[in-house]
Amino acid sequence: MKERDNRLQQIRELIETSDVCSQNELVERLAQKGCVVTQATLSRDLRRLRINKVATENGYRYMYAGPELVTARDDSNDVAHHRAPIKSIEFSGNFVVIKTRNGYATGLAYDIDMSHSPLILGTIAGADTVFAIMREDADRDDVADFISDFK
Amino acid sequence: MKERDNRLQQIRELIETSDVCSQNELVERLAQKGCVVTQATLSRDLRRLRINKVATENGYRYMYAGPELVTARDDSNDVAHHRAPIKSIEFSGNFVVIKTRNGYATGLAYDIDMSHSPLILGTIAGADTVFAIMREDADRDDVADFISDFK
DNA sequence: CCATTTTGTGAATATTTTTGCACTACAAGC
DNA sequence: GCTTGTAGTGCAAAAATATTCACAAAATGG
Repeated sequence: MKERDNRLQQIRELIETSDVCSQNELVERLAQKGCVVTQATLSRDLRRLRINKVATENGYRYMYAGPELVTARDDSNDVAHHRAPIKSIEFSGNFVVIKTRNGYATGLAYDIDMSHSPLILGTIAGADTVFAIMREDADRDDVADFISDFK
Repeated sequence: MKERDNRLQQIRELIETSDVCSQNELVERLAQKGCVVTQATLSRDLRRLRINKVATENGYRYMYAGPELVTARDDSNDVAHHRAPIKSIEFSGNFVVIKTRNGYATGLAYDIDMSHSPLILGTIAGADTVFAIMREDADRDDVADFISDFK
């Protein structure tokens, strides 16, 4: 439905550009922008968008916060032992599928991203798997070597 | 105080090892472990620990989630107004790899999904990267233009 | 088309979370 | 020893949020 899509977009913008502290507040702001909606619907919208109320220094605030972000944080917790996180590297089409020890995928994906290698266009990580997309002209052996370096 | 430090530790463990959906539930679990506390105090403890209730696939769950996760790296800190979330758009095979500012990938992916464009079959998002699969007969320039519109 | 299912919504309500207030325990300074 | 100040807490109430129910609009499938 056009109506709701528009509303969700408005919500995203409001969340990004200002500190919203409660759903009622958001209801009012949306109304000012022409989106009339009840708090009940807003609750559902926010759930859809994975926008949650989170604690900050001084109060509460609505922002994106979801499982995938938390995984990233958990990683940084226990980097105690230096066991290699990479378990396997396999290819399929222009995809690289990297299996890691549980919890390390997000961290590895981040490291790969930060290397800005010309071989890799981007990554997405779960708890123990990284999907990386290779550049079309990249060589698999080169990529495998490159990724293996992240011990 | 010794008492509270111990309790906070118990809370962390419970949060990490099991799905806790409400503060009352947590009160009960803590009681089982010997920590007797009211829900009110728990609310304060969770705030202190930056543990929030976040939306997941099927329901809600308590977990670490906070500003530091989203603003962890580079820029998203001092965003004042309307900076475009999209950083780059690249192609490989039938994939589009879209890099965004940290935290915005999920929202963008959602917006792309909701547009129901005939050009895009589906998306998957991490924290700062969206993978979108193009229809086999879609033109790259068309797709690039289409995605660029999501400012 | 029509019947059926799915989806989006508001109103009211249930549930959950936060907070104001009062009280206690403990600490520091006199 | 007193006073004063500061945390930590429970209780109760307020505030905020999620969900149930009912219904309408839209999609789906004959």
